[in-house]
Amino acid sequence: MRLAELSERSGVSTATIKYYLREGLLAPGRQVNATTADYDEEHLRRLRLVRALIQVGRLPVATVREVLGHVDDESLGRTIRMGAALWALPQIREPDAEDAYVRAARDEVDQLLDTLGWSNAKALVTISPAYRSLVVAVAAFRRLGHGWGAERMEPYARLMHEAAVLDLDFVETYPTEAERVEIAVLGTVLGEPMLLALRRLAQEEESARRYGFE
Amino acid sequence: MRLAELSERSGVSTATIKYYLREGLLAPGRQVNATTADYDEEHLRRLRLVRALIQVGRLPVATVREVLGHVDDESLGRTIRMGAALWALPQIREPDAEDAYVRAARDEVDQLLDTLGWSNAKALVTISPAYRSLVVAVAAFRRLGHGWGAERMEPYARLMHEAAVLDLDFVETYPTEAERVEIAVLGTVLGEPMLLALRRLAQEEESARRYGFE
DNA sequence: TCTCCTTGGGAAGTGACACTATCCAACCAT
DNA sequence: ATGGTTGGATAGTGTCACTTCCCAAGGAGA
Repeated sequence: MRLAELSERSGVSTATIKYYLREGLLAPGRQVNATTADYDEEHLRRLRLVRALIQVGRLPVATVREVLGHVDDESLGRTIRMGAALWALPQIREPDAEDAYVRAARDEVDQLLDTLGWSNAKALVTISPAYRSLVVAVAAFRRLGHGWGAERMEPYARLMHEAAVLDLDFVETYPTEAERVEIAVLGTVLGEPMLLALRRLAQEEESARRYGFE
Repeated sequence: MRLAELSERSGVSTATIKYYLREGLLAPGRQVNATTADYDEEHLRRLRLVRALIQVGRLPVATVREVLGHVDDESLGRTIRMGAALWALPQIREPDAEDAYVRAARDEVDQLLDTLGWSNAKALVTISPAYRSLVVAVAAFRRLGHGWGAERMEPYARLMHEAAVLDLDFVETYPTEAERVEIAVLGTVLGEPMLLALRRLAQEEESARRYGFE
């Protein structure tokens, strides 16, 4: 199909598709002649994935390029490939300086991991972006002087572990490694707004149960 | 304290504080004379809250202004005040058009709410931003052709309901309404990156348990 | 008193980002 | 042959969160 048809079937303007092509988010089509390029179903699929990551997942274009690079990299082993793709996803920005709150938060999070028995996660402490994000979040709570420390996070951590088990069970239903990496990225990126929306809906439900609509 | 001291104690530059004052995120200090204004501990507290919402919670400045307006509005009743503050928080953008995927997703979500027995949430369906966010997320999954529909969300929804119960239990530990609204906003905004970081850590932990570090 | 530094305030500029409008030459249908 | 369409490149747009610059008014030391 030509660019115009790709645009029509995906709902993305031709100008934006051209922009994605330039940015390397989409492989160029097969060049038929100087003014015609041919795109196939795989291009359409990839374009929809890019759109979902950018619009629903709010990923910056540069991040999408990096993530897709890992997803496509067949030279990597299973764990490395998935880890690279997931670790490229955006997290909270690093703390500006190593202030007292951040150091204290790090200790709290370490203790939480011990309590939970997450020994594998502890081994990744120095490199995992998720660990650093958690430290930043705990430090932010502490800075505001509220009692929202790591000790209160333990039940939440157990809930999220249950979620992670569901995530991985689903990923395992896909046969090939490429599909698994892609679905893991999708599940993480699109699953996040879904989880947060479910949480807010659940808050509204529970709040109405306790206090009615007064 | 003067602007310079407020800046030093909060770690926010004077230029940025002046910007927040202009934007109405921070009440002006008590004007001592033409070149001096006096700020108190409450200003410092509010400034730290604004910073946390913007930097950790990634809220746009305009949204922070709106949310704080609701937090401060003593004329509203309990439920309305908290609802207004939480509903002002950013969600996924609205779908451009009412395409087939969105309509199908709406049906799926409605059915999910029935299955869960969330009758109160169903009553809010027409106005709750969380409901619309959920519909957008489901539609995005369906558009990509993966089997991630609402039926697979039920266990996640139950987990998030448990989280919501924890949230509300904690909010109830605060005595005044103003504090409760503020902690609800904080718990929602700062709790989201925390939950997501915990989920990713849990995924890493579970993945290492299943497959090791190969 | 006279200088010199600091202060609060406002206007304008910056840099990042995701597009989007405009051109242009090559093609294709009539 | 001719008028509209295509792909490709370049430059511009709008938004946003700051940040820089400038000014006049204080205040403090000589």
